[in-house]
Order: sequence, then structure tokens, then C-alpha cells
Amino acid sequence: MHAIRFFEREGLFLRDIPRNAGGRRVFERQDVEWLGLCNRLRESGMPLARIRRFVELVRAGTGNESERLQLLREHEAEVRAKIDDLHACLAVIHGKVATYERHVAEGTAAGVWSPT
Amino acid sequence: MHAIRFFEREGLFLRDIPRNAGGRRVFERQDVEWLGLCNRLRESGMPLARIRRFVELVRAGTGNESERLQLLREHEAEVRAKIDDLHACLAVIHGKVATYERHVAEGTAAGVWSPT
DNA sequence: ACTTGACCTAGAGCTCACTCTAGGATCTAG
DNA sequence: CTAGATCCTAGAGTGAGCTCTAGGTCAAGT
Repeated sequence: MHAIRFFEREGLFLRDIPRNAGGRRVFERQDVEWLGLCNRLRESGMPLARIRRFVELVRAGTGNESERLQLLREHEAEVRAKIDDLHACLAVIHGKVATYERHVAEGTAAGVWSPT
Repeated sequence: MHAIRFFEREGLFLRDIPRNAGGRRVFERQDVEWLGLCNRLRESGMPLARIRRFVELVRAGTGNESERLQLLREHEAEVRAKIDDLHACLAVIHGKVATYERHVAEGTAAGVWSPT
């Protein structure tokens, strides 16, 4: 709940969320759908400021769709790059795991650190 | 440079880095090699506290290699999970990119947001 | 000898993304 | 009607991970 309030304060909804008679937020399907994409953008590392930029474009109305597209495409490229980077990390980490496995299984110590 | 000093302060080196007569750090190959793995661990999202835990194990000397292995294996699993997660994000994001591409190319508006 | 630049320490400050607190209003079940 | 859960707002606090400042030392070039 705190998170939703935080989101709203940060201007991360595509519209001002309306309140019912008691002052409580009333979400509709479009809000929840947007949260779906929004959360994927966040999970994949898009800074809130950039999400806000996208939101501003949507709120500004039609006519800037190619700008929205560019923003999404750039992020897509970044996510692909991040995946590649993680694969590279994985190779190094798995290499070390393999070294330790050999060490633990055989009692050899090549590639394993010891304090100096 | 600030980063290296920060690392040292945080106890992220496998040994106390010695100083020369002038008080400056003298790194050796093992230090740089460790930085290589260490940076991959960081890039792939391992919290500094967990890296420090690994460092402590190494500094504690031989005998805990299986614990080090476990730590690395767990992280490897997390990295794989993160890659999977990013692929899921990518699918959603690319879906939206495709929608916008269609919209921009054809002038249709299905799946594209407009302000309310 | 002198200037310039790289490095030293200790510690303060910053950004980001939350996360919680306080004090109050509203809604729901019994 | 009442108790308790759930929500409201505004604003303060948190934690990770840097990043910079100040005041000084040291080293290399001229």
C-alpha cells in the first residue's frame, strides 16, 4: 500500500487516480495494466525518472507516440545488454564455482585463494 | 580511486593492501585478479555484505572451502534467476514496443495509452 | 628548488528507491 | 453502536552504494 502511494506521489500513474466518496483510490483495469508494464520496467532497471518521462508523454496526449516508442526501444536495448552482461558475469562466477568444486572434491588448491 | 579506497574501507579485499615507503597502496596480481571476480559479483547484484562474507571466509584460511563454494553457487543460481526474470521483462517490453511500432506505422491505436 | 599532479586519510554528503510514522477518517463485522 | 481493520495525508527516516571535500603528503618533471 505504501508502495502504491509512493508511486502516485512520484507521478508514475498514467492518470490521476480518482477517489471514491470516502477519499479512497479507485483503480480501474487500465491502471492495473499499466502497473504490469511499469513493474516490468522497474524490475528491468529503468530508473523512476525515466518511467516518469514515459508517463509524461502519455499524459501529454497523442502525437508523441514515436517518442514513446524510442524510449521503450532504448530500454529494450539496455535490457538485452544487461542480459549479455549477466551472462558474462555468470561465466566468470561459474568458472570459480567449478574451481571450488574441483578443490573441494579433490583437495587441490589451484585457483583458490588463501590468506597471505 | 575513490572507489578503491571505498572498497578497502568496506573490507572487500582478500588481504590488507600493503603500502610503500610513501604510504601508497601496492597492489599485486592476486589483488587485481580478485577485483576481477569481485566486480563481476557486484555487477551481477551481489550485495557488498555478501561479498564481505566471502572475503571473511577466505581471510579465515583454509578449511571453509565448501562454505565458499555454497556462497558462490547460491549467487550463481540467483544470477540465472535474474536472467530469467529479465527475459520475462523483455517479453513484456518488446510486446509493447511491437504495439507502438504498429501504431506508429499504421496509425492504429490498439494497446496504446491515451490520457483520460 | 619548485611546480604540478597523483595519492593519502577521515569523514561528510548525495542519490535512489523505498519504508515507516503519526494522526486522523472511513468501512465492515458482530 | 462499537471495535477493529483498512485506508487517508504529509512528511520523516532508512539503507545501499557510492562520491566528494578538506587538508595534507609524496613523486616526477623542468
